[in-house]
Amino acid sequence: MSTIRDVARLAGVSTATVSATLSGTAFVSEPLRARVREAVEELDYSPHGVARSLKSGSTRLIGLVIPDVTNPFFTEFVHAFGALARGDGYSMLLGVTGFDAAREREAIALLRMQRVDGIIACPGANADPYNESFAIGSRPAVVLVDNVPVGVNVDSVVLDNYAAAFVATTYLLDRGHVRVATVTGPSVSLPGRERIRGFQAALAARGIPFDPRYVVSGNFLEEDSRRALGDLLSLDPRPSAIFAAGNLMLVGVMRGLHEAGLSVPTDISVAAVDDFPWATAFRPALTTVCQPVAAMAEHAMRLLRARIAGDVSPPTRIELSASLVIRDSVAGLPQAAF
Amino acid sequence: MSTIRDVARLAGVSTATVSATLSGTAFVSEPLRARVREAVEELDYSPHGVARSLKSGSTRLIGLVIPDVTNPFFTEFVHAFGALARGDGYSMLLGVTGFDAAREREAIALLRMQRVDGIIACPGANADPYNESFAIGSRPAVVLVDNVPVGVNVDSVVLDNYAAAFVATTYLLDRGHVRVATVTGPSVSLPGRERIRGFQAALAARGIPFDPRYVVSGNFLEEDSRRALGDLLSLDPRPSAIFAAGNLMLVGVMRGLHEAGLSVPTDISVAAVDDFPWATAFRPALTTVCQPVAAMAEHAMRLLRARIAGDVSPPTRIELSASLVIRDSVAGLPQAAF
DNA sequence: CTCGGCCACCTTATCGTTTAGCCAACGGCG
DNA sequence: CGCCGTTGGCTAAACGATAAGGTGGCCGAG
Repeated sequence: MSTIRDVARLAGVSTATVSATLSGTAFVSEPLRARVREAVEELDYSPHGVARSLKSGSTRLIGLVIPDVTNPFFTEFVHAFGALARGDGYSMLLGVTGFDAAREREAIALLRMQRVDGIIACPGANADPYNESFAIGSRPAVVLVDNVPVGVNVDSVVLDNYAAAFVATTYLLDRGHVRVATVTGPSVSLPGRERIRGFQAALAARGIPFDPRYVVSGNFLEEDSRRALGDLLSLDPRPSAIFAAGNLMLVGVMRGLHEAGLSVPTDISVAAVDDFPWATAFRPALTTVCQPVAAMAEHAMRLLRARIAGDVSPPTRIELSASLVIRDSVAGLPQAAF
Repeated sequence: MSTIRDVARLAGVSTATVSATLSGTAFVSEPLRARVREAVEELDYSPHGVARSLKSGSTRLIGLVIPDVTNPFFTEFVHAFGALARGDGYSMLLGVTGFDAAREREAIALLRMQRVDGIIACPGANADPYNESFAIGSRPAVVLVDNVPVGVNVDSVVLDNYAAAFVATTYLLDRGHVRVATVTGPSVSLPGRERIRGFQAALAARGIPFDPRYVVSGNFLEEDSRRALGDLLSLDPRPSAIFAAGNLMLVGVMRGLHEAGLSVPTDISVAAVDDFPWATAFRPALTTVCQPVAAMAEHAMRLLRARIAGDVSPPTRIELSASLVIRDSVAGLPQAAF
């Protein structure tokens, strides 16, 4: 692999001239520029990014930390954010933590060592990996997305989870359902907490008494949700509608319902927060509340850019609202059901 | 941010001693090691990975280049490969190219500049970005996965696409179907080419004449496939079974069939290569041929490790076989249909 | 005619590590 | 008692690029 000195030698100029030609930071006469370009071509020279980073103090690297790539929400986020990062000339370092605090800590430590310019993190649940070394002025800059542990004081971009759950639940109530149950995520996580809160608030707004047996935890996981659904179905009276507080939990619920021989929406209605690409591939197509993933990525990138540029103003919290996508998984109940 | 010199000063030792303590490359007496550790703790010192890479000549970075994260095959591959890379102490730089040769070239150039230790690439179609600068001895090491453009002479890991298509098609024939059509990918890509070949070979093995009208291109894309399906359905006689040569194309076919009011498998049967997580969520659950994604990732990592370590033996081509997963989207035809 | 300024380029210190090479002290052995 | 190998740590030279500062040559102005 050839260095800038080889190029300089071949072109008969100094390394500074090569550097200036390549980066355009200083004026270089046309003949020299031509010779430099020729030498670069000849040697197939590629600047040593590592050396450049060391000297310049910027790696043009952004770390993206997520719990699970295969979860459609995060897949979509990687997709959206990747495009934005590329557009800004950043490369993306992907860390997958599997909802494990230790791995999260490791990932963060590694990114710190790599001297990435910024980190976008979607915390699993625990605040542990974050509350220590993250503050507004510190490097690398951090923006939290989706889940924000309590006590972590940096920029964040989240869904208005409360409203999302409220809207979904209210839609079920509007269609005449009264016995509405929910499969929720763990309440240590912000979305888990807020979505339960939104669910309960929607019931309360209609004066429907809250029955704790109608709330089971699916841990944001498909398999756990399928199991938890069993408890719900064995209840008497059985719920006529289920609100799933996350996409994977929705899939688990649908699977469990199918196994139980119940058909949607004839026997039981289903709605959820978190849309995903193949919600329309299900039969019936699933009614969900859709997160504005692209907008979340854009806000995250914008906040991060500002921090990287040196902004030290107090943390911003961006809360985006979701939109209800009505499909075919919720049936209307006759008024008699009231 | 504190440097190794700060640590050395605080601990009252030389930088070499700090380095030796941290990396364990040389023996350091217990008292000094303790003082070093203490100083590291005190200063919250994190080694400067960039400087380390510059000096050591290794970045512990692997670039992963894929056309599309949201395609379940690649999502799964990112997931599997990410875990392996992490296990080997590598970080993963993700580049998404959108099947665009120019972006592919850019991604490769960027990774070369970043001086990644190795690259795992899933080429979109074209050989352009690869055939130039990639050869066995060159850096970074490269392993191609999924699609291998002709004329590129490096290690590769691919599915036995021919056999996969053959198996899926033969399954349809076994169930009594004769008018079997296919929605294929572009034949510039290896999987596209080979899967058509396998499809045709399966027909030929049964002495069924090949009708070119029964082959339409879905470009590996959902939307294109949905449209292409229209041509197939307007044929007379209409095919009784469809072989989709990729997961997204399968989804497009299912969507198109649903829109046309055709029910699967009663009116028409469907099989495909490329399994995906929610193939079981469809009604009916989809019969597919499943790629051994985890094994592919393992082989790719193994080959790459060897090349990084300096192996210069001739390129290896690993071809893994797929397995038929029988679900509910294929109906048996009465013998009368023969 | 001379001098200052600017243009176009070169020289060189620097980023933070690693590591080869060096040195002092110490102990064993002839 | 002197020699030498070993042990444990230090000094300093890279790694490859950037950019601050330096240097001729040339031109215009006084």
